[in-house]
Amino acid sequence: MLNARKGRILAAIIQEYVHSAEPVASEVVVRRSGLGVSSATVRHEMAALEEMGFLSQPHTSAGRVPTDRAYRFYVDTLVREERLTAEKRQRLRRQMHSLAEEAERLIERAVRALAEEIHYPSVASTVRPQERLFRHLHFIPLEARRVLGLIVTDTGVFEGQPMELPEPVDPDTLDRLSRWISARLEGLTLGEITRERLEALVGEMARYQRLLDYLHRWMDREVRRVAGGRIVIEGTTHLLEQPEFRQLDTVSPVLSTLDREEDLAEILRPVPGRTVWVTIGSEMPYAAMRECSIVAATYAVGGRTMGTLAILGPKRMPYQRALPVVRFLARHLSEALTDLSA
Amino acid sequence: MLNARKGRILAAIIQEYVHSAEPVASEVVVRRSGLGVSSATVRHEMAALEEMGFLSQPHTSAGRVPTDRAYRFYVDTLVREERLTAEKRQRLRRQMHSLAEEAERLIERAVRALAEEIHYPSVASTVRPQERLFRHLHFIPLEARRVLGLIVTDTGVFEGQPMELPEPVDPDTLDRLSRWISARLEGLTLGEITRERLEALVGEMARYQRLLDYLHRWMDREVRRVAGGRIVIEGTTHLLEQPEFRQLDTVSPVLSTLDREEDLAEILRPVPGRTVWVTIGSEMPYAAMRECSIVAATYAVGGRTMGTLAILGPKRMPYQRALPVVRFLARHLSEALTDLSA
DNA sequence: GATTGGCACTCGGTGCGGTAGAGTGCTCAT
DNA sequence: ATGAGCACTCTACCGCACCGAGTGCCAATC
Repeated sequence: MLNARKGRILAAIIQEYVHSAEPVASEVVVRRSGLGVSSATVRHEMAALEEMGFLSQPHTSAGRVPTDRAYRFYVDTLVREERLTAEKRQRLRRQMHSLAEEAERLIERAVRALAEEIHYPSVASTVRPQERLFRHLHFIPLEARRVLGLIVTDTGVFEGQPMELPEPVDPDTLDRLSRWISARLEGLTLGEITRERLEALVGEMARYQRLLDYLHRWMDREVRRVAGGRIVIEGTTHLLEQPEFRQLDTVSPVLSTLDREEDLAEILRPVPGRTVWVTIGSEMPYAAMRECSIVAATYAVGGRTMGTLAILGPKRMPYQRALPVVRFLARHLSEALTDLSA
Repeated sequence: MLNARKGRILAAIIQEYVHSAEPVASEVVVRRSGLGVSSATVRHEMAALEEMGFLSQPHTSAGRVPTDRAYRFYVDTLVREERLTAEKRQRLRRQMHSLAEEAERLIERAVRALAEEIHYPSVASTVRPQERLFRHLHFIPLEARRVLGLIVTDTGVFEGQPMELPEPVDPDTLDRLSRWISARLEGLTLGEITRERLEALVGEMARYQRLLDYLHRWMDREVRRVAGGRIVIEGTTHLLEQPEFRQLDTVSPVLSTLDREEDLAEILRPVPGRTVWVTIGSEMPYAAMRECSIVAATYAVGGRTMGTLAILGPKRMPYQRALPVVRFLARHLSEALTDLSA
């Protein structure tokens, strides 16, 4: 598609632009690319690249800026991902584990580590409740007639709202009841625990109707609440450090999108068949994000995809740095979560 | 301190400035205040008010802008809080309760309702872990040798990290153990459950050393983790709608502060002896916030202050609207939380 | 003595032309 | 095909004049 020299020139322009955020001049390419040719020659090539849709000029007599297509091409075929040094791996790992912690907090840690490493906003969508695996149900007596429900899943605990019972139920009965229910639901995903299935249980145990009703309503609510699961986000303000986001008209829509969890969940939706991917500018589902790119990776527990970890930045992202870090942290997160749930 | 006319003029200037965000001219005051005097007279008064430190001019021949001192005076003596209409109360109440929910979520709701009502960023600091009351401890068997710890407090549940036991412990023993411990710790705040107290328990029950160690480390961690408790924040981007935050140099430090939980916790720290208060510009503990004000209120459960609910905006805030809404939501939140924990 | 109309003065915002500099495209020689 | 040279284009920047908003002050009036 592109001969070797055009490729090198394009890569040089992208790399230069990534760190200068200014249109790149032919002269600069000569200096940076190390091709032994003059700027005039580079200008020829650049004109050709523009013709092909890889570069554009903000105005005649300005340098060139890469198009979305150029980034796409760069990411797909030109990038040479930096190798993470052993020390860096070590540091990232330490940052994630500075305390041994349960699922939610591990994810928060991963996001924070990512944001601090690359200095862009970082996000993770956590497990969608529907996909979590039911492990146990517990009814915890608070007082004689007040009970708190807890659902333990493979990746954490759902806590219900305390419930007021019409009459006292003794702790042992509660205990037997929760074991009984747990045995029948274990191994299902929360999404599979439907109204029908719960109603079937009620049939078998009409006596404890009240408790089952409670469980019922509570699960309906939890499971449906946020279609995309929870969102963790860190380092939003790094965006403001970037020159293209120095005018408010540009940042403002992006920040608003980051504020809206549903939209973020959509943006982070995994691309089927990939564990690491890049979404560039116009490929974003929202117009508000068309000045941005994300580098994203799914994380999984025991082979089941549980969510997405991603970094968000301007289209001129340091892809070759971001890719390996995101990949590493997502993989490491998967391992840590799998250990937890083992 | 100020005669009646000066007061009316000052109030008019503040109100006008709150919604125009532009220096206020004498002519405008005449039109707005309804005092039957000419602009020249008002100019005299304005000069006097400037002399007294209540007004300032961005430059000679510009209108006047209120100083921090003016806002302070306005808030302390001049504001007439708007009365909330019955419908508005009803709406706020509904927004908070659109689902019956447990503590954490009630707080989130309150913050969201506030942000949507006033259109400024809203925050709440939730309960500091130290101040929560220990209710019960539960050990939940996951598998034969894996146990999950839960601490039920007056306002929610703390979930530990699953623990690996050296040898299987049967559920009944776990159960007795947790009841035994619970009985000894009930009624203490988490902050009062010190290393010493736990070590005393270990002494009594050397056999289950391992479980107690776990509890021990876990509580140390939880209780110390975030000095200021959790922070909930909503609607940050409303800030960008305000003219004074249209230049990035002004917003950027504010947004960064909002990103840092510790700083926010500091800003929201209750003022002793007050349930509702206003912090204006230079009164803020951080220089980064000196273009902002907050209107804040504490919420409480059963008389114990549990956290702060607040709205954050430019110094020219619609205080007379914000005050009653914040007060109402905080009070209502207190009631809802008290109901929950009753 | 307080109030007011009138007026000169100040100062920021806007629009305009002129200039400097960066970077290109093109041409012609190699 | 490459490269040196040059004319051309466009932006960013500067200084300038002008306009209008709003004040401060003063002299006249109630």
